[in-house]
Amino acid sequence: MDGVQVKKDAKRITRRVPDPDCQGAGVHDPNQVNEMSDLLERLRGRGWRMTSQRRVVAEVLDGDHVHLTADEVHARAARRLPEISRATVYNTLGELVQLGEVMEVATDGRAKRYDPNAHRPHQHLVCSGCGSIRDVRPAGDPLADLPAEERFGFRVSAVQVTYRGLCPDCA
Amino acid sequence: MDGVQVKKDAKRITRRVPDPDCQGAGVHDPNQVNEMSDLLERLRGRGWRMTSQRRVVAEVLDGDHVHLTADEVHARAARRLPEISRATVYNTLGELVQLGEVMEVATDGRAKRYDPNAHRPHQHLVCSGCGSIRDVRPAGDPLADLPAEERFGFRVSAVQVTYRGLCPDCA
DNA sequence: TTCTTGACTTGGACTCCGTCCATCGTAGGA
DNA sequence: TCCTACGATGGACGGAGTCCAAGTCAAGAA
Repeated sequence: MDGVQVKKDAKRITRRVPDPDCQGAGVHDPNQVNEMSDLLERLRGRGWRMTSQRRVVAEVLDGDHVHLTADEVHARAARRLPEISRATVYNTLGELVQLGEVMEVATDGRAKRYDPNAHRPHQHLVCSGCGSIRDVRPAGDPLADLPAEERFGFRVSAVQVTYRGLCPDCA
Repeated sequence: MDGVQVKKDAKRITRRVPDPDCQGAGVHDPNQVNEMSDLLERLRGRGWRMTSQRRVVAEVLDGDHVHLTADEVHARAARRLPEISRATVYNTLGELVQLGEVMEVATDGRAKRYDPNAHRPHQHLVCSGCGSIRDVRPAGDPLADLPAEERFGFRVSAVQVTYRGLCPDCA
């Protein structure tokens, strides 16, 4: 039973370690730093208790055109905060989605992806080959394209458009 | 080890039993019967070996505005062919999708849904409350809404539009 | 009608994704 | 500094889907 105690002792490492390949998360870009602190400020303003885990998850997600799965977020977060748990990542992602700071993207693959670009309306372009995702902004308003007689009494509030094709690398 | 033999003996029941509540699958509608035999003919024409399992899966899916999960397809198929396995249902659905006879619909829920209305281009309207799905036909062509400069070199071949809202019952 | 054979079916093991829960730790206010 | 409610943890759990070896059968040939 001593093993259990050892495990418990090892459990609460909340000191952050430097991320070995922290690229693309955007924290080195001065604009991104501002956006990042904006996000953290907004979260704090909404009564979020600012723990190291939540900060790391928010930082991992922050950046342009990043569409990570929950597992990828967990892996990246764990580079900086090795003891962070999967459950915490799922909880935090769920909260960020509820707060409207992050969008859930259901592509055809099995895992949902999380898109931090939630404040600008946009749609997605998915490569059928490699699964990569780009944010795109189609002309026109797809919601307006649905005439009343095609709504069947539904109160329609949102529309999600996913374009599919092959990216330049896969084509 | 006798149990194993008994199980094996019971395994190959391929005689169909009447479906206790076979409504909505459309086989009682004369037009549907025609569509159904059309579908079976097409499949046979494509070299499909016509097994009772495949026939039952195709029949279950056939019908207007039916959007079942794989498990629901399995449950309905099992009413007529009690020994049909989950793996066979998944295989058959996958083949029907590959042949273009059925569309996969990824809603927000975890399970994919299967839409036999694959020959007429349409989009989907999903109720955020109960998860029900309707086929709809928006005006305009959403593919044409994506300008070249927003395609990032992708060879775009398809677009999937999902409208979300509350159905009359949930609103 | 019988035989042959390769495509199909089966059940169970397995993986992946996500949720739940009891327990423990700690951020932030008093 | 102390308290405590909120948050983190890991492990169990469940749903969805895939894989595989072994057994079965549809359909063509004789």
